[in-house]
Amino acid sequence: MFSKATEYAIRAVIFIAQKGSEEHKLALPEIAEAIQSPPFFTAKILQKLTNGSQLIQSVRGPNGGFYIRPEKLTWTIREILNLMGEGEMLDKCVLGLKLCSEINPCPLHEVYKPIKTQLNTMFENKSIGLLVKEMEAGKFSLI
Amino acid sequence: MFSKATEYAIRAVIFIAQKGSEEHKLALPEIAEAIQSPPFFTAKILQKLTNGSQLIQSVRGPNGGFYIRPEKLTWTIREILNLMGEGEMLDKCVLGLKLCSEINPCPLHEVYKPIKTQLNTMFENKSIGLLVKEMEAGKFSLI
DNA sequence: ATAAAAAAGGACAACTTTGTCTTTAATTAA
DNA sequence: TTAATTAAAGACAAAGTTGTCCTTTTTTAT
Repeated sequence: MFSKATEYAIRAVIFIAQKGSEEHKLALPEIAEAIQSPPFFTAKILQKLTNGSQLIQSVRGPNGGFYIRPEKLTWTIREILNLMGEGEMLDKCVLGLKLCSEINPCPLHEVYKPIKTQLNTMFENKSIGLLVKEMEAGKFSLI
Repeated sequence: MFSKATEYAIRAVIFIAQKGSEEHKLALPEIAEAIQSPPFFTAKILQKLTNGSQLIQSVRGPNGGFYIRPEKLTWTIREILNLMGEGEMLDKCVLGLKLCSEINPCPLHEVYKPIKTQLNTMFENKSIGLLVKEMEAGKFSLI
């Protein structure tokens, strides 16, 4: 459904939100180990999430690393998808038709419509903070 | 959601099923024109659908082209996805976890489960024949 | 038989994705 | 102030995707 990069991004964000803080930043090797992703590749991905939007904070030097500001916990998976450039997947036609719409539907439009709505709802309702809460309540895995 | 190749594959199959027959085979340029796909690339894709499974029939020479045997009209989109090597997307974890399951769920497992079921149902229920019928009843587009 | 028409098959190129490595810059602790 | 630590940035490479073109093979029509 998503690219490897986006999968790693989501998993990394959840892990950083759960285990990191400004007082206890997480270094790259720890993150990559925790979500089972290639470290250098993960570094590139995290840069995408720090640079413009600052969804994630990063600090260089000893005791540096990554963490997420509390106010960013209201952001949702949808925002991560947008930052990774895969947000449009949730608006697109299943068959890739440029003009697919109510008035010019592809053969799958009607069946797919409610499913697409649910996908959108899922990604827009799952905030990072909520996911962290759920992680702490139940036992979910990131590997 | 799917690769370009798979999108073209689904659209081509629907078009061939609707407009072609053993008596009236469809040539590559006509197919590519109808579904707005790159002709040579489409040729490669159709080979995948003729070679092993013979979901599509192909005949060379004058008046040659592509058509679908009536008994193949019971095949579903799921079969096309399988032939294109994207069938596993419908079984996989949204976050790409290898071991995600009921006993080792990713943080999105519970929400995604019913959606995944609906995706599977959609692709397994939409047979090529049914899609052709629907195309003829309503006005759906492939471009 | 021969020529034309069509798909099959292979080679190739541009681009993207995934992944690795090295160097640079920033920060902290001593 | 210096050395160590950490992310940032850039170069690079392998693999996959998308797309094009050329040659070969098969089939049909004349």
